[in-house]
Amino acid sequence: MNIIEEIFKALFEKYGPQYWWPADSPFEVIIGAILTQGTNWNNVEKAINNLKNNIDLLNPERLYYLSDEKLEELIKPCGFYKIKTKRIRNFLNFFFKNFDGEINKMAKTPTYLLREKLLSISGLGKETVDSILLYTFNRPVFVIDKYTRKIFSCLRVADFSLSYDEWQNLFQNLLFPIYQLFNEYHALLVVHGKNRCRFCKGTCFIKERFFSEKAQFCHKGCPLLENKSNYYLAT
DNA sequence: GACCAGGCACATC
DNA sequence: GATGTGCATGGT
Repeated sequence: MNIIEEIFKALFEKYGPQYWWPADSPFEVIIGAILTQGTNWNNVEKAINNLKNNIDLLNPERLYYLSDEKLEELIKPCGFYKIKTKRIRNFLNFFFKNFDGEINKMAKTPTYLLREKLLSISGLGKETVDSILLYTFNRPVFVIDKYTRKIFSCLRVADFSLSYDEWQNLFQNLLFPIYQLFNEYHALLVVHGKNRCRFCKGTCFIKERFFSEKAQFCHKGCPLLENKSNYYLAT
């Protein structure tokens, strides 16, 4: 096992299976992925509940025909609500134009092509698109988020400031491309990341277990090494 | 009251 | 290509 696999094993043993994504339908995953951009999940849940409690608006048709004003009002609790309304609208327009608003039709598109198409929608960046590919369509695409970078740069596995693609290649080159593995791994990183300050202030169990080091940083942003050769996996 | 949260597009250098 | 900024609410 390589270090990336070892760390997965450690996280899984500590936190157990996460059963992600926390949503009742593939469509809800997509809307949730947009709503969670730069936002605490607790706030996203409030917005999602607002949508669900209003004649089940987490339905492609009903959301498509909802006014922007009403959508803004309902998703307000999760912040950035005007720009997120635009982004959801951009996605819905794409979704109905290309796939008649049907997830099953969209699911027939090959991964690479679907990724390109989704990335062409204004407001959907790499993390959002990869979350959709992995958690809506079960494609083995590794999602890179801030937690991933913070945790692995803290562990001195790689430099926080590497590009999205470099981070993604690191994981995709060192893991078997099995969507269940990618699903669980990303979920575990988020769970660990949310607990991270508590763990890393005093001790980080991953760090102690694999690197025989006490974690003396984190909390406010993991200091980075000046010399990249000090990373375990420099890319 | 300060800081942060599962980003992204756009402006500027 | 790197860096800075606006977008906004709610929890700690």
